[in-house]
Amino acid sequence: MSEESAERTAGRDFVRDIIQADLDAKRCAEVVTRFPPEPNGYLHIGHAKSICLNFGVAQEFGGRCHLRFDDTNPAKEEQAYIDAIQRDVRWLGYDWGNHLFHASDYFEQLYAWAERLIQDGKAYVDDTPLEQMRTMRGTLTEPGQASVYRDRPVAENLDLFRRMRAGEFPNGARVLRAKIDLASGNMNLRDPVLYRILHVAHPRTGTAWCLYPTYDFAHGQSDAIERITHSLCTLEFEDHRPLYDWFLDNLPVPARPRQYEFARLNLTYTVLSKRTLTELVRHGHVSGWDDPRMPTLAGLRRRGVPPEAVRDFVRAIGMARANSVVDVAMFDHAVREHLNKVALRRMAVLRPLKVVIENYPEGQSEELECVNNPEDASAGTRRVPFSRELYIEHDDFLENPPKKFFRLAPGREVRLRSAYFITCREVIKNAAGTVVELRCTYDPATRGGNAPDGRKVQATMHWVSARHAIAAEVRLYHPLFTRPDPGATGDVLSDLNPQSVEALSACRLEPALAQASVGVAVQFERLGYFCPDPDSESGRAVFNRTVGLRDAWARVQAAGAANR
RNA sequence: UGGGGCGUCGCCAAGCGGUAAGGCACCGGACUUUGAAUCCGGCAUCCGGAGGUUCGAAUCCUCCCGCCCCAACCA
Repeated sequence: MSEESAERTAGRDFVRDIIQADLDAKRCAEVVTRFPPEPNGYLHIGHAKSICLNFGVAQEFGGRCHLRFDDTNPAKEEQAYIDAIQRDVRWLGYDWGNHLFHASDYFEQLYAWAERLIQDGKAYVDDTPLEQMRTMRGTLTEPGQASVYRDRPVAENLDLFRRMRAGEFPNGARVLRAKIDLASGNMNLRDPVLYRILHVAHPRTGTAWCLYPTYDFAHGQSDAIERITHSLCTLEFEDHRPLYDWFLDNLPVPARPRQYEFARLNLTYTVLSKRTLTELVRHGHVSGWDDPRMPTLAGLRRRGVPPEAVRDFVRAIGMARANSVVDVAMFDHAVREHLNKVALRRMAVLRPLKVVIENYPEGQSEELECVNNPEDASAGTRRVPFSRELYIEHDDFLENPPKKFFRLAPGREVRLRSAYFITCREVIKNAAGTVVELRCTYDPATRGGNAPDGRKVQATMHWVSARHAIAAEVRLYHPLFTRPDPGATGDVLSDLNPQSVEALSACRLEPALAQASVGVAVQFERLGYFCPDPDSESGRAVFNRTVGLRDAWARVQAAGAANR
């Protein structure tokens, strides 16, 4: 493939192809999309796919994207969610300008259109009880039955509908239905409900209404009012498209939007059902919507995932119509790829093992220059204190090292990153036989990490000066679920991972980490990316692991264990 | 058994009649003051299956198989 054609297909998908064709054929003069969340929960990584699509496409084609709250069911919606959603969309990097709308902005117009349908004989008030209406709708293979109210005179329908609005009837007493086709193979066309009575206050319209339009009756017309050209939604709404079109065909709407569907995102080891996520929060299985283990944008943000990585990920998974489950490793890859380029390097010891440098003068210390980011020279350097007593990672020492272990062991010499070569001279254990301290010697000639005589070491390890280190708790996160397909064989909650968070409380960090900003990930060299959590207090830092570094040694060990 | 969709490498995903892109994962190897990053190499004679049309098919036709969605006064 030529470079030019590779360029042309890059970032292309069926949605963009459709839009390009519409533009070329002059079916529309500009591109207007919308992201239409229902404010009944927090946005998650699956929504990010839709947000990036809608806002991304608008940007690419020089159009605009509206943020519209689909707030037609006040029983489930809250102002707190409206606020959180706006915060999260902005965090992801998108701006709706002054195009912030709500389906509730159109309640009066929608109501007028409903009366219009009644007047045209295309809608009727039905008094059939909920249960009965359900059975009368028929089944997938049998047609529905007509309600006895289906042929109510227009005047009676109008009168009843107006009295419904006036609040004369209790919840559920009556609904307004479209008169379409009770025998349709598409259940959505079997006289769908347009309005239901709900004596519930609405976050925006308060008590102005006691009947509310359904999603179907609100969505397409809202699109038309806003002159949306391409209404992009997920596959499960495909069956609703004929109804979407029916309303636009039967109402004097100002524009003719078109709906297109794409496959929603699924991720291994992850649940993206709002119902389940809400349950996790309500029942305290996580600390909140922004728990770093949650796939919500708020959770990812708290974990230290940068918005660029989320956007990169969405670009990488593509846009298609086939149901699929993306390997969460792809997401981790996008996070590492971005953080590798921008994150500052720091040293932190998670499981400290004390090291005393016997030939380093007591009471002395010095500062060593360390590179902040080898991938970015402009990030500069910093000075890190070194002294007689240090901490190294407990995992970096083995008294009886196996063949492929390159790190510290009795008698072995390794490099302390940006500092000196040290050699392990003695191992000190406690009564239980646990290694609690190493006595080492250093070679003063290797300052900075290079031996003048050219001798090599097999490992370079991170370290921290005991006297200068700051104490911290570091939280390591593991998948919230134990199965790649949570809930596949029963209750989702039974697949919850009881060890999804591992808090290490005795961690020691290099002093520069005191300046780290909440939510901004830095790399703890050789370990992964971490960022300060809002739980941090002065004197007690708390860091979250955003994602670990790839770990070839861990894989060698795993392979060894598997062969045994 | 009704209606609507979808099936290309372990996972995503290009491809639109001219002889299977790319990414992730995985496996080698180089390099390395992060066992990271980077770099090089490997990884679908085959596109759910079977027929057919054609000089030529993943792409067109037929039949079959499998998976997903729909029977809320949710979205």
